[in-house]
Amino acid sequence: MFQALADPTRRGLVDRLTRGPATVSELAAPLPITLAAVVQHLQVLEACGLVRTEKVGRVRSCQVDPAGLRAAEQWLHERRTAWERWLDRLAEVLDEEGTT
Amino acid sequence: MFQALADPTRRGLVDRLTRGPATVSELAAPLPITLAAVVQHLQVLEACGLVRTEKVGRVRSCQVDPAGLRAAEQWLHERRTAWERWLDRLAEVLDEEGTT
DNA sequence: CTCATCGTTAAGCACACACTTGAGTATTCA
DNA sequence: TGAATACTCAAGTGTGTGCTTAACGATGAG
Repeated sequence: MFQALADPTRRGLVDRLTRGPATVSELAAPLPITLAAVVQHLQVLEACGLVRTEKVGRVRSCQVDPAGLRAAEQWLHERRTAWERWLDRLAEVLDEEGTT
Repeated sequence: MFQALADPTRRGLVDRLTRGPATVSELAAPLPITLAAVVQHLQVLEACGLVRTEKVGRVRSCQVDPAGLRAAEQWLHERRTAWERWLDRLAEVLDEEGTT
């Protein structure tokens, strides 16, 4: 999941898709890479639940899956708040020692 | 930054550090890899602002930098909410069409 | 001073990853 | 039906990444 977001091209694709759904060709058009490469990136994004795609006729339309983003967001949030709680506890202990 | 979080070992290090600061040796102890490898991971984490370290004597102590985690968290949050706003606008338009 | 401890650095290796090319499939349109 | 469109798939290539080993530097203990 973070593996998927590690690549700047894939983050760009996610970014583009948050501004509305798009087809594979539309996603590939502004990029300096092959359409095949874009398809591979989309496979990675879909495999880890960041993007959902659906094929209608010969066109595949793609959109963001907010659940995926939320999962990554939550991981970071948990770690960050856990550490901030640790700092708070530390402050408490220091206060006690100061007043003792 | 997401690049740094892409590696499971590095996510493990962050996870460990959220439970309190630790030295390089302490971080390396439970891991099946060399101390040198851990040092390299820490360099990556520090370079992108996820971890802060300080050398006291011959011991280096490491702790999480919450600002780094918050930055990544925010990127995801912005993308997710942007997409959810898009969905809301879509719902509005559909409602209007339905009532027209 | 000597020696163990804790970390640092460099070199090298194996594998993974992003990308391309080229050929192929399925769908739409004239 | 024939041609164009919109992907899809497989194979190959070059670069990056994670890891190890090995040699080294710096600090603290006896």
